[in-house]
Amino acid sequence: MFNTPTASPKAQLTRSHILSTALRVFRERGLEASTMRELASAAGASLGSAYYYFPSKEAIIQAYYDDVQAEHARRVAAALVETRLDLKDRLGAAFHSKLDILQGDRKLLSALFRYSGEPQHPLSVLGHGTRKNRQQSMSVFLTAIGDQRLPDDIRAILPAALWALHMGILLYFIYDDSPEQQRTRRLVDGVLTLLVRLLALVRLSVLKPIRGSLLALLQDSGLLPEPDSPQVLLIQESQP
Amino acid sequence: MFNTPTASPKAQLTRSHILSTALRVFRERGLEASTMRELASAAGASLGSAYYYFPSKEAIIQAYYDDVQAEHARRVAAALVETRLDLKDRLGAAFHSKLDILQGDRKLLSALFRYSGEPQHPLSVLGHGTRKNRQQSMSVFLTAIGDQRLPDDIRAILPAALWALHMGILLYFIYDDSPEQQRTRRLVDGVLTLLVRLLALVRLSVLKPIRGSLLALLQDSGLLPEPDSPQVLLIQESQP
DNA sequence: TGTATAATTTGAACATGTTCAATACACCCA
DNA sequence: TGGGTGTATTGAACATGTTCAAATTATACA
Repeated sequence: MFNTPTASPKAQLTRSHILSTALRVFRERGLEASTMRELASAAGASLGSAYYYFPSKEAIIQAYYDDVQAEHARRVAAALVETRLDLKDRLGAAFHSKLDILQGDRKLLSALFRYSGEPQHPLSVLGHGTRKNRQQSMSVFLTAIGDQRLPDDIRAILPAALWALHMGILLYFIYDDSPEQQRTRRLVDGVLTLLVRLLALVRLSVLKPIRGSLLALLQDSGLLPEPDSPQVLLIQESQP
Repeated sequence: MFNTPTASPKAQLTRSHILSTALRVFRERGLEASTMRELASAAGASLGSAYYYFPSKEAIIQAYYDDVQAEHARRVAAALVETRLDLKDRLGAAFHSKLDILQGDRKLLSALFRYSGEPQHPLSVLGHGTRKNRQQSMSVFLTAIGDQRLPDDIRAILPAALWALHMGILLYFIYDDSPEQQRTRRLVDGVLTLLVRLLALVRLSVLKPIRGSLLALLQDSGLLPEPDSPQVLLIQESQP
């Protein structure tokens, strides 16, 4: 809204100032404990002004998450300039860099899941309003997959599967009270090791028919984004 | 609180009257649109009285979900008296009966996912406060598995895996706008067909080592309930 | 420069979930 | 029957997210 190039530089500045102080307050006091009035006055703005730049309190957190995503894309791209990495390391870079970014902000993360059960809500992680985010996130994973030699059906499934896996990992991360969330790190490594082994096995002829059925099932269910065009995510309309 | 046998019969009655009228209002007007004041007066009670029986608005929905769970257990038990059903049919009964119960109430379902990202919240689907619910739900799936011949590691994983799958299906169900959510029904059938085929293949020697790693990983991550004793769910404390 | 139009800022007002102290009621027992 | 104890009920008061009409400030253009 005000982070687009069309907005005045001043407005962009105000917006980002409100955003950054809000994040500081959130980190200090927690999400619930920080009131919109506090956020506004901490930024030296009025309540109404805060609402001029952000349609809701949750929207502030969503804006934070947009930034996280951009930073994630940057970091993964940076990690992938090293071309000698194998698939596991590339995926590891994708997962771990996300966790690195979010490390101190697990509280902020909780808000992301709040509307996951509400299809109509603009901030639902699975809804229309966040489609762009999912696409971007999947394209990061696609980048990590790179030109790895993989069967076509696996290739079709993998980005969405990795995105779903990554959401699950984030949930685990939120609930992980081990020191510095080392447990989540180990889980990521374990899952990826397993995944890579599975991808090697998946070429076996005994597994071929299952693979086919799986792809068909996911496609029929609309759980895969469309092949090339702007990816549509999660439950697509039934065919007319 | 007041549905325990220790509460006076009158209190239990009042509580269940408030609950049932609240559900009617929720169904008519939606969750957000129904205010606590409306719910109370629709039940002929005062606002304070509603709060005497339910600690929060969400708690009313949670109470509904408790009832759903009890009904689910009943229906699955009833379906399983027919002993000639194979695994797929038994699991199908478990999944479909759940959907049958929830068919008209997808709006109510959304609330269940609202706190999934908040470990401390009593109503988090993944948190401490709902552990009992998860245990019950898993034991329903365990019942459906029955004495099916299965490797031990698979047996250890399956209830939790089915619970997780079922949560995913519920999400799909909420987002499914096909007529009468037929799409979700097809997804269930497809997934179960695939699962049963996979369970047959899993005995192959090529897959054995992967199976072992998977079990170890899930155990290390605390994602499996403990073997027999009162099941602890999702991320358990790290070992001392 | 002066004015019109748009962008931004403001805080009062509102809606609603929740709390709580005060009150009424019911039941038990001497 | 009367009184006492715990149960149940009440609605006013509160906190906070959100809305909005009005006021202010910036920008564009003649």
